[in-house]
Parts: sequence; C-alpha cells; structure tokens
Amino acid sequence: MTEQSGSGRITANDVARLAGVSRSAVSRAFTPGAYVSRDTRAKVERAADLLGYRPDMLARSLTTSRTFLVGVITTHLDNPFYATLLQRLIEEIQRAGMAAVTFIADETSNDERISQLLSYRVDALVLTNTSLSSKMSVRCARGDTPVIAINRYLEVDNIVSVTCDNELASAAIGKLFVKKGRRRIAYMAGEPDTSSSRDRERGFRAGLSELGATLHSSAVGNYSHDGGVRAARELLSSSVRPDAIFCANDLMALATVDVARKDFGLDVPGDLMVAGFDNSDAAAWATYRLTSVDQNIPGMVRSAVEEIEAAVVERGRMRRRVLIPPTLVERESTGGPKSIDEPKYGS
Amino acid sequence: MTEQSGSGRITANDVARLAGVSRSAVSRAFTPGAYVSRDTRAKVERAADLLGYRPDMLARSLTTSRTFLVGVITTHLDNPFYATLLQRLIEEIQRAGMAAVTFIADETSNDERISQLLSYRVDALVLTNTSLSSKMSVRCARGDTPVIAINRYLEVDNIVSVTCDNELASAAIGKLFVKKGRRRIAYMAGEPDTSSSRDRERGFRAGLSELGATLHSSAVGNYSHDGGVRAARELLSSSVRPDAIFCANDLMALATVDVARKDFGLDVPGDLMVAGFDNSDAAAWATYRLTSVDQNIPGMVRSAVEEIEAAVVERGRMRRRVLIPPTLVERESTGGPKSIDEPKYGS
DNA sequence: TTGAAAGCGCTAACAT
DNA sequence: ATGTTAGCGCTTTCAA
Repeated sequence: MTEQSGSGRITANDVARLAGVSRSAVSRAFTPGAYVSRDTRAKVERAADLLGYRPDMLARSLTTSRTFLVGVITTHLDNPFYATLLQRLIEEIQRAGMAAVTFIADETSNDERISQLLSYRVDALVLTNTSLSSKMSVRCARGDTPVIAINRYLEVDNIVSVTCDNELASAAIGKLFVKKGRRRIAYMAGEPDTSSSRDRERGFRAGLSELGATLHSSAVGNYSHDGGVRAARELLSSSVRPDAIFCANDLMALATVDVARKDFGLDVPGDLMVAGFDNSDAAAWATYRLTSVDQNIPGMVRSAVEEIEAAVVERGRMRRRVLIPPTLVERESTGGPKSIDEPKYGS
Repeated sequence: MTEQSGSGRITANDVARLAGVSRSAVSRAFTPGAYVSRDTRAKVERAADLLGYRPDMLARSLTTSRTFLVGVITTHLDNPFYATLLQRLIEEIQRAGMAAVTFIADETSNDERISQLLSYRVDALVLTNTSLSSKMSVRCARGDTPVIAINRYLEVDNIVSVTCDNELASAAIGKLFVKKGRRRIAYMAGEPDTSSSRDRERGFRAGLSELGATLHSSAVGNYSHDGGVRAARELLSSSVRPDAIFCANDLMALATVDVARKDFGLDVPGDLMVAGFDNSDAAAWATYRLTSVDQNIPGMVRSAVEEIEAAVVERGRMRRRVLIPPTLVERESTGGPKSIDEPKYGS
C-alpha cells in the first residue's frame, strides 16, 4: 500500500508523479470530454484511487469559471411546505451534479446574502419564497448569474419564475364549494404582499363567480398557524358565519379546523367546509382529512433545475414564467372525494 | 458615476486602478488585521463601493486555505424537527460569517457526498441525523477537516457529538407517568439503530424503575407518522391496553393520539396519556396539546458552531461529546402542567 | 506602509 | 495523445 508522505491535501501533481504522467494528463483524465488514451486514463485513475485524490473544485472553478455551486435563498422552514420544497430542491441540485449553498433569508439582509453568494461565484441563484431587489437583480445580470424564483412571481427582468398554477387550483376550490351547496364562502389570505396569496384570491373569486357565487368575507392569516387561529376566530365570530373557508395554505387551514371544533363546537365539514393549499403531510392525518391542493413540488424543482442548466450553457435570455399544473386532493373536510367519474382539471 | 467598461466580473485590479493603488493594497483593505493606512483604506473602499467589488471567495480560499464554507449533511425534512434544526443551523453558520453547503443524505451515497464536500475544501463538516463511515472519518482527519455530529452520537475518533440529554429527559417522562398514577406504560421507539432512540428508551426505563415501575410493552414506529400509526395500533390492540405511551418523537406521538381517538375511541389523557419528543409546533395545537421534550435547538446549533470555530483555529483534538439540557413541556395530553411549585429538572 | 513577485491547484491553448 | 506554458483572482512573503 503506497502512502502519501506529507499529510494534507493531495494534488494533481502527486497523482501525476505516481502515475508517471504530466499534470495535464491527470486533469484530462478527470475532464469528461477530453483526449486521453485508455491507457493513461487507467494509470491516472489507479494512482488517484490509491492516494484518495479528487480535483480541488475551487482551483478548478478559478479557471473554468464554473463552480457547480447553486446559491439558494429560502425562508424559515416552520412551514412544512417550504421545508419539503427546500429538500427536494437540494436533492434535484445534487442529482444534477451541483451543490447547494443555502441561506435563510433575513428579509433585512437579503441583499447581503445574495452578494455573499455572488462572491462564491455560484453558477445560479434560486430564490424560494423570497424576493429580489432590483439593485441585486442588476448585479446578477451583470455577473451573468441566472436567477430562478420558485413559488413567487417576480416582476424583474432576466429572471424566471416557477410557480404552480395558483389561479387555476384556487378556482377549482371555489367551484367545489359552490357545487357542494355552500353560499357563505370566505377566503383566508396568506401574506398579503405575496404573488401567491394574491393569485389564489383572484382565482378563488373567479371560480366562485363562474358559478354565480360571490365572496362572503375574508381575513388575513399570514400563512402561519397562529395567524390562522386569529383569522379563523375573526371569520367565525361574524354574526353571519361562513359555511366554507378556503385558506391560502394548509397551516392556516389546520388552524381553522382546530378553532372551528374547539372554540366554536362546529362540525367539519357539516357546519363548515375547509380547504387548504400545499397538501402537506398533516392534511392527510386522520384528525383533519383536509382537502388541499398539491403543488407538485417535484415538478417545480425539476423545472427550476432544468432552467439552471439551460441558463448555464446558453448564457442567453431566459423564459419569464413557468406554470406547473397542480392537483386537487379532495378529502373529508369538504365532504369527501367527488364521484369517481367526474373529471379532474389539469393534466 | 464612473462605470466599468468590460461588463463581467470586477477584480481587485479594477479597484486598484480606480483607487490609484496596488492590488496588494486592495487585498489588505479587505483583510481584517492588515497594515493599511487610514487613507488608502478609504480610497479603496470608495472605489470598491463604486464598482460593486467584493473579493472573490474562491480565489481567496485558494491562497488562505480557508473557504468559510461549512458542509452540512442532513436527512429528509419531512420531520419538522429536522427542518427546524437545519434552519437554525444554517442561520447560526451564516451569523458566524460562513456559508452552508447542504446535502440531503442518500444513505447509500453518503460517502460520495462527503467526498464532494471535501473537494470544495469546506472548513468543517456538520452531520445532522446522519452517520459517518470510518473510511470517510479518516479522510476528514487527514484533510484536517473537523466533523461535528448533531443529534447523533457517533463512536468515531476526532468527532464531536452534540446531542440533547436524551436519557435525562426521557427519565423525566417516565417518572411523570408514574406520578400521574399510570402503571401500564409503553414505549414507542424511533429508528432502532439510532443513538437517540436507544438513549431515550434507556432513560425512560431508568425513570420508571426509579419509581418502582416497569415497562409494559413497546413497539417500533421508525420516527415517522405512518410508522407511528402502525405502532399505535399494535400497542392499543393488546388485550391489556397500555394507559400511557411515550413516543420517541412528536410525529409518532401525534399519530398515536389520532389512532387512540379515531380508531379506538379513547380519551386522551383520560384513557391514555401520550408524550412525545421534540416539542414541534403541532404539539402545541389545540387538537393535541401534547406533552413533549424541548431539545433546545438554538443551544444545540450554537454549541455546534462554537465547536467549528474552535476547531478551525485550533486544528487540534476536539471534545468528544456535548450534552445540551432539554426542557420538559407539560400539556394536556398527560393531564396538564403539574402544580406550579413542583421543581423542574435541568437548568 | 506600500509595491513587486511568487504561487495556491487547476485548466486550456499551444506545441509537439 | 501528451507535455509545456500561461494564467484564473487572490494573498503573502520580501524588498523598498
């Protein structure tokens, strides 16, 4: 067993010496589409294995200006949807042979984080549930760093937004309520200044009016459980109580079910139908059996990473918006699945 | 407004030219403890601001052999505890001026991920809910890369494990059940081959026997909700049903409450007391009000990052194990908080 | 205190 | 197909 003398980093030189070839031969052996003879490649690989050598990505990046690093900025992960989204995104990035440098957005220090990521020369930037200041947008553009936004539609140039079709799915929920005979239909908004919350409200209203119904009341729950508790109390305290509530995410919908049962003694779905958004794990739990919208996270992250790969090679302009078709998942909180022969929307 | 001619990356040379100083002056202006006159520093800073310059971390790392990159390997984030842990860990890493390169462990490709991180010359490696093969352990040691394990105690050299005091907290739960008058007390294990699940069982048994009680039955729920459902059905189907179950995490405990109520029509805590571990958000929800153990995630990640910083400067041997004191959070699932004057354990 | 020069580990253009 | 040479952008001795 040949050993390395100076403990510490093993370099291409060490491998070259051991294999009896030049440094460039070693480099070529580790470069996918390079001219190396079967023979030298074998020698290099054996030597590399022996020494436990692996090219230094930093040094490599310095010459290739490809780091295989993707910067990811996300929010707090208390919301399980964000957690799952981040997990799948990271997995997809690593499946594509890259690595994710992840930051949690401070909201206040968002620009600083992006600047930091840029100093690592990330090949691309992915923003999940986060915005981009126009200042940073131009810095990314100048550095030729493609930016992909997931789950937020950003009105900024040179950025591709990947979201599910919030309007379509929300309209489907609205129509579901009406078909189930509900008439006092309420909406619980997420964070009011996000595109997702606005799109969901717009779609929901459209779905209602398509069947001749109209919104009875609404409140803001800020996408959090606590906010959902407050908003649910507000809605249900009304003198004319709603008989159906569409919450802009599951966290608020679960809170709404809790409040309806515990604080108001209501039966779900008898007295009150509730629907959410995200199809989180808890939506399927026996206690809730919550109707919800599956955003197709795998589809979203796949699109996002495809956009990254395209942008990295093309270096050109990018598509502005990608819409992922969601799926409505009906459970007992809206009276259970509809009859089997009724067609689902979406593909 | 002076602008940069060649769009693309701005280098120290550009700044030097604009500021009328040398490259090294620029470098020194960006190096905390370096000899630069107030005057040149000011000139450099102004020029850098104007150009939007920021030192290239990759190039810098190549000479300093400090990347300010921390490799993080974690598991699936379906478990909200892992999600919160990861979030806080990343936040703590970025507060320390470093960046986290995050991978989701494939279990099968764990070694490959670590090797990949090593090729980025990460300053340290953090494993959360993950193991380390002895092969990789020696590669880390050879490269002088410190390894910190969170939430797993690993029997490997040169590694520091940060966990909460699982045994202490679990013993407290055991004693709580006995004090509340329960005698048919069961344990629901997590993944059987993890140190956390084993330590919790050991502590729980110890707590019981300390008050003269003994374990009635046990099952394995693998730390998942589905697993918890199955294990709860198993335990509650017994001819002599348990009247208290300690689940090794909240996900399983919530599942147990659901099963007890929905499938067996039991009252919690009347017919069955349930306690969990992690003090996840859902444990506080009105439907569950679950007694649980708060592992003090902020304390865990703070210790972990302190260990990183210490290891990076010292390059010496490290402490083997850090125990974080947890807190018992009593809620209605075990009959509500005890009287106010009864002392809590831990600090 | 500052600038000039060397080099971190690698890849790529050029010769062979 | 292989080796030689010249950098990638930075820090850091070494002189001045």
